Amino acid sequence: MKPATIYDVARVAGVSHQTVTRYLRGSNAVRPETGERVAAAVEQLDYRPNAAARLLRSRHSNRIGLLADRIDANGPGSILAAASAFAHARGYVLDVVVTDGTSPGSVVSSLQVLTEHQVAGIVALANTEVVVAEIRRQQIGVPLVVASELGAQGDSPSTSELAGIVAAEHLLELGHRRVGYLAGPEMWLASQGRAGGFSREFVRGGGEVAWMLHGDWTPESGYDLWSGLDAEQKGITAVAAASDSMAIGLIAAATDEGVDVPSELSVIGTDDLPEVKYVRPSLSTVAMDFEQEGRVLMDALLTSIEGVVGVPIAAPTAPYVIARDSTARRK
Amino acid sequence: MKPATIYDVARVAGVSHQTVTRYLRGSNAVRPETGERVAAAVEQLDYRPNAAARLLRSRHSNRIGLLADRIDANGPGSILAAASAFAHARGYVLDVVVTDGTSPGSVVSSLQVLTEHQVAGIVALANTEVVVAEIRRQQIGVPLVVASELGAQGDSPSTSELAGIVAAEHLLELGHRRVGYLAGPEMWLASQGRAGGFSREFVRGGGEVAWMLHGDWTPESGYDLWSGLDAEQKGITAVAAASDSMAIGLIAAATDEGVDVPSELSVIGTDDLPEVKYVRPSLSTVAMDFEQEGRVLMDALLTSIEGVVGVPIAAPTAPYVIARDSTARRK
DNA sequence: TCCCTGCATGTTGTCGACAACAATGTGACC
DNA sequence: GGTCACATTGTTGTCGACAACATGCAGGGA
Repeated sequence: MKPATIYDVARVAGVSHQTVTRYLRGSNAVRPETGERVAAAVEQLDYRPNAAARLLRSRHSNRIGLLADRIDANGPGSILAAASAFAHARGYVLDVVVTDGTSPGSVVSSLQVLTEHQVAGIVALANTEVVVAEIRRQQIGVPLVVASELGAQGDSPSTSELAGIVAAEHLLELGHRRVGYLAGPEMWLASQGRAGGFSREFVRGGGEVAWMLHGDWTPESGYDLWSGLDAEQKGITAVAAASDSMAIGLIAAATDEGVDVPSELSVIGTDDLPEVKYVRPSLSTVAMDFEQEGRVLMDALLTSIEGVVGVPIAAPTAPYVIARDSTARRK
Repeated sequence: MKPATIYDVARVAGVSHQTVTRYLRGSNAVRPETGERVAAAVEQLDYRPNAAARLLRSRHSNRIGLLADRIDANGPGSILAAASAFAHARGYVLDVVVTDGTSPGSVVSSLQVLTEHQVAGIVALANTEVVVAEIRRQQIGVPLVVASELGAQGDSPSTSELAGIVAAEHLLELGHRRVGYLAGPEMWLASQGRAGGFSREFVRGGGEVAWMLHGDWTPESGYDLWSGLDAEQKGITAVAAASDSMAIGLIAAATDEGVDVPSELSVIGTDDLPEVKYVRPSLSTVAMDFEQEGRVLMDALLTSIEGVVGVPIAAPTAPYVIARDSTARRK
């Protein structure tokens, strides 16, 4: 029971195979009644074009490679979901390859796999500078969009930086002047962006970042980092964390020591995980629209593949603060 | 700068293109010195096989279709990440299509896209019975593995059921006899499994499930459902929830009403989100190994594609209870 | 010496689609 | 009526790999 080909369709419809192609691609002229005969044959045979044959001849693939590590995390997962839906709507399929983000060799082999599969373009959700550099070094010959670099054109700050900036504004407004910053891993671009945006803005607003420490996004790291601080370091009035997870861990550590949040210590996270509204105290946080980010990424890539500007997609919405109970005015 | 083909390699190596193929496929005899010449040519030209041409002729693709909705959620995300890594290690690439799980039409079109792309097999992370039925109805002609059905062969309970069962055991051990159950959406298979496993086991152990209500996995739904209970319904001593998110929402609602967790109400969740160890009270929960689930899925599919039994993968680890502070012995 | 066998390698055909070019028919216009 | 332009349809070639068949050459046995 082999699938039908255009030749089968042509035979049933009583036309040449080329007429079938013309009808299917919709471009060149086919007489309406001829078209109807072809349509009937397609229907009858349940014809589906063979993507491999089409690709071999025309070299136009409709597959997009997506390179990522850690798609199980909140942000990347949402981005992926949105990107896939967007690609699907435009007739593309996503080839997802999850790399071991720590080894450049893994990135190289993943890129090779994707190019062998003739992807029309590649979206890289690269988390670290090393990976980005490795990707750039490869000559892949197809359009490439790197997530972390998007939106950072020219002088305008990236989404990550904006996330840091609004967190700083929030703490400044509440009167905090001496704070700590709990960053993500040093190598992560998102982490660098948020940390950089925060400290620049906080200092610009007249505050002092007493310390900046790097966790690994997990609540464990937030807990341990707070526990390891000395008395002087704990003498701040607020902490901003680069992820809600770390913020929750830090709050747990502080609470375990008898430090009250928010009366003695304000804490703001980043990500707006669905749960953090319901933990107690509910967590103030910086929300971002990851799905929009995914759509923007795909739109940028498809535009560069197809060479035409499609229906323009709105720019990524700016991150914004959701003030809840874990941050309070400095006493 | 077109990529090299086997003909280019053959010319450089001074052999016929067929010899190149033979060397590359490694099967038929090629004299060692001939092989070396070919290898050198491959290296020099940076030759990469054209997957489309290979597929067109041989009909053996090394792409796996993955159909999913809601990959941004915790479980599916982890499953996807592990499945992708596993597939990659075995030389396959994952084509990911995210469907709108609520509409059968979307499922049909997604399946069509995948079959057009000549995937060698399909993994479906289908959440609802409707979607599973729709998938089964399609004649796709390639091996298919549906996540929710895995491990439920014969009499042995599925992973979802086991998750419900161990939660029931935990509450029974703590002396609870009259409890509520906060299930996921009625249509979700994982939800049905967990709920069914829980109530069967709890009743079998001499307890009574006073009510069973359906949320939508979100903390909001947990909060709202508890708030909407009448006094009699609140007269239970424990609640089991089908997700940690709903459990957290429910705890927030109870706490807001002045009900103390765990002294007046024990709550156990499901999933073991990384954060729930650090919320206060820390959440007792049922942990599952989603990544192993992803590996098992891929292994099952690849086995059925390749027809041979590979290195056997351990069965999914059974879900187990992590007892923390949100559950206590019944007073 | 001759023929047969088996190994190593070369030649031609094929997968299914699209591209380029060729051929037919129709009506308009002179 | 003849010519031309255009609309419509058909024929042949091509993409890059693998498959099937064909060839050449060496060694072994008669």
